[in-house]
Amino acid sequence: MTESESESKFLKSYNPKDFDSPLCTVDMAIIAVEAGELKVLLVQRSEHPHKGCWALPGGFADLKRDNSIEATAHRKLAEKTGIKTPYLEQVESIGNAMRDPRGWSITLLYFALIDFEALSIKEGAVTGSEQTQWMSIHDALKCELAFDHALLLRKAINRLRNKTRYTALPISLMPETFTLTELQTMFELILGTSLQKKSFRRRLEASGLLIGSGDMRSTARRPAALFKRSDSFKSDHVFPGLLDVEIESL
Amino acid sequence: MTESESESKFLKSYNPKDFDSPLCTVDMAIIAVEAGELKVLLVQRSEHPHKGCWALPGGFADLKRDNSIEATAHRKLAEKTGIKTPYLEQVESIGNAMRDPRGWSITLLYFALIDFEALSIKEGAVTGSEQTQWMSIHDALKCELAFDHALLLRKAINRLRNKTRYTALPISLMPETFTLTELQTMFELILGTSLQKKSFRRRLEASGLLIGSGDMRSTARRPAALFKRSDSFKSDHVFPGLLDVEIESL
DNA sequence: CCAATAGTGTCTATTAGACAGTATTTC
DNA sequence: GAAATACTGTCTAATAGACACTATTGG
Repeated sequence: MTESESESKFLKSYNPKDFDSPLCTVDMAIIAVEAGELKVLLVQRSEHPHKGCWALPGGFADLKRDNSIEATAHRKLAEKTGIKTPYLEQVESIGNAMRDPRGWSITLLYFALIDFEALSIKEGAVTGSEQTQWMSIHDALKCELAFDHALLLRKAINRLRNKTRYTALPISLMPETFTLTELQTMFELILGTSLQKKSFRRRLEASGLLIGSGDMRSTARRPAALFKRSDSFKSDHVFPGLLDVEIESL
Repeated sequence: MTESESESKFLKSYNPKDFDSPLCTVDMAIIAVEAGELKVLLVQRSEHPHKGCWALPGGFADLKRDNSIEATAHRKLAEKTGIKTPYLEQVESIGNAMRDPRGWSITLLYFALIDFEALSIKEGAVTGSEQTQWMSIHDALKCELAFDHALLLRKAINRLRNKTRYTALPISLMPETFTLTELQTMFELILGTSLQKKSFRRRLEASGLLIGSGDMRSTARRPAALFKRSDSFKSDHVFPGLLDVEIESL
């Protein structure tokens, strides 16, 4: 018997269910800004365990439909928000015997940043019999989420905050066009501090990530130039230096 | 029936094996420096699939013995190297339908940095009937590792290189005491470039991570001061600025 | 003209790069 | 003293912080 015959014979008799395997899920911290607050999308669990509790959206990978875990994450996101091209990043995987009463369980945590205005499914939507809600990060961390989802949410927010110090990531939370002041306000909201206007504008100018749209936002006072993402835009662009900001770790 | 009775009834009738679940493994890129080269610990697979191929050490979590995936990673590391307190960091999780011929599979990738001299199990050890080997990173990336392990190794090395630009991580690869020149050589080995001696010493001095051991290394020429980790040492200390170095992404 | 917001000029502080210069050892 | 390696002095370059200043709008 050749090696390859031996291998295919082995594979034929192999049944993954013969082994103890952890439960394996994908969970998502889907983040947007609405009404001047950082919010996260929560789902009310319609099944045990933790029935009735608010939780991060997520669930088991559908091995028949999803070719990869990113595909699972994209599918979940599209189901909940209708958005197909978000900023999506894997944060971390947490696995242990205690986090789920059904037994040893692993979750792959992703976070997604979306422009709230681009949502096709908004407030209070009911998807597949599950109630969903946008809750402020602050409230969500206090409100006893299901499983260890408070921990997961903290990990996602910490990642967002850290990356906001040296990347252009928050631009993913902005609409098509926006003013520099609006963008700075978004950075400040995430970091929880105020930033120097000059420094902020300098680094964006130097990055070449944005380009003037030609239009102005006319308000009660002096109008501000509107910008949009340039051709070379990448949301994980790394600026040359760090923003010098304390981050309170959640 | 109360909610909690309802939940415990649900849990009693719940069987994880009723659901399709991916195979779930932990894989480790265990890295050390020997003979002036970055090396990775490889294991020759004694079973199908990819029998006979070199692979990153790893395997299924033992749900009975391991309380968490970090525990699994630590256990695997101790089994292969005898080392209990390495630098250990989760890199990423990769999951898809193609990476393992047995079916949909997820791996949680860790990387560990160890001081080669501290190894209790060295060259050519046979652990549990498996042959192991320290191979240079360069060779390992060329030699057709099992599964997608070449990809995993690239991800681990890229992470190590990136972090070497702004953290003190390579110190985890050093013995108890060492000279600054030896440490700089370690950084240069990882980054694949030479560094400015003055800049290098300045940032270490300012960090307070190291403290003179009092001894000197006596060589053929002027002796060099020996340093050791100070009380405030943390291997993931972040320096204030980046080393200005191109990194060729593997 | 005033209030308010948009946007700029410019000085300082910090930190890395460059590289030449000094120090200490063995032979 | 020569060779080699350890270590330092110091100038430049890049980039963020601070903050006052000018510009442009509506009323």
